[in-house]
Amino acid sequence: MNIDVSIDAAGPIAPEICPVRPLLDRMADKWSLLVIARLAEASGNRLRFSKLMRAVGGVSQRMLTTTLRNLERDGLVTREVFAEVPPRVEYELTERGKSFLIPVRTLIGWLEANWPDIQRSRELYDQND
Amino acid sequence: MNIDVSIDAAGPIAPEICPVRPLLDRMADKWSLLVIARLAEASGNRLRFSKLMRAVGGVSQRMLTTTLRNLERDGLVTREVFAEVPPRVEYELTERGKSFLIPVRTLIGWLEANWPDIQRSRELYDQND
DNA sequence: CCGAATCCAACTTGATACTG
DNA sequence: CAGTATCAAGTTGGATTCGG
Repeated sequence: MNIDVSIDAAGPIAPEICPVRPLLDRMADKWSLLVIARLAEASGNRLRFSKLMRAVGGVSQRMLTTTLRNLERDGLVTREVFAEVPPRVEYELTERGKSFLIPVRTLIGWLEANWPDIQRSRELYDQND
Repeated sequence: MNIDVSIDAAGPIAPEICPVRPLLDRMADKWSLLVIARLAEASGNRLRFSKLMRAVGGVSQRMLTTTLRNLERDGLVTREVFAEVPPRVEYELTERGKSFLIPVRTLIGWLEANWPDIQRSRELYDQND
């Protein structure tokens, strides 16, 4: 997604909305949030690849790797490789990654409070037209 | 996205994460958040289609329509059609839609605080390997 | 065990043209 | 003005295979 909302000639963009897209791009993919959640639960906020994969459940190797690379790139997790046989790689939530959980939980709180109503709205909307 | 995280045989799913996906599916699309932001700014949290389209900027008729339908379905906006010539349709943020802005702003706050660091992390990551 | 590479299906979005 | 219809293009995610 490369929408440059900051140079919109048709009108000013809400400053507080504009920079949110990059974050959404990170959160919105299929696995990032689940991965962060799993790491947050783990002791030491740390899991090796295979454990993490089973903890997340349903994720392919490809997508887990991709997701972790992106999270690492953003400084939300660290990646540590151990020179062993068989190889072992551990991922750990950084402080930034942990602090990210706070706003996420706020959002989740809103969802939990509103999700039943939203579902009702959807049913109503779908059955009417 | 139809991942049923609640029946993961490999382990329990964090209850606070599980129901968040439907919300992400709404937030994560390209325009929903911008549309909500534009309506929140407008007087009476209300705009007609054409005004909204120019306010958002860069959105096609097709996507704006789709986005608004989805938001309406979730009870975040209302749609009012006026029997006039030329036709006029106005969209207004509901109370639910307005309350949604609160957690979103929390998230945005985190991003604003962390975005510079994240960008630095990315640059570092990209230039190394 | 971890993950890179390849191929492919599905979904999302955009451009364009047309209508009440 | 406010859509709808159709088609093209880009992006994402899953399956599979292979390598260190």
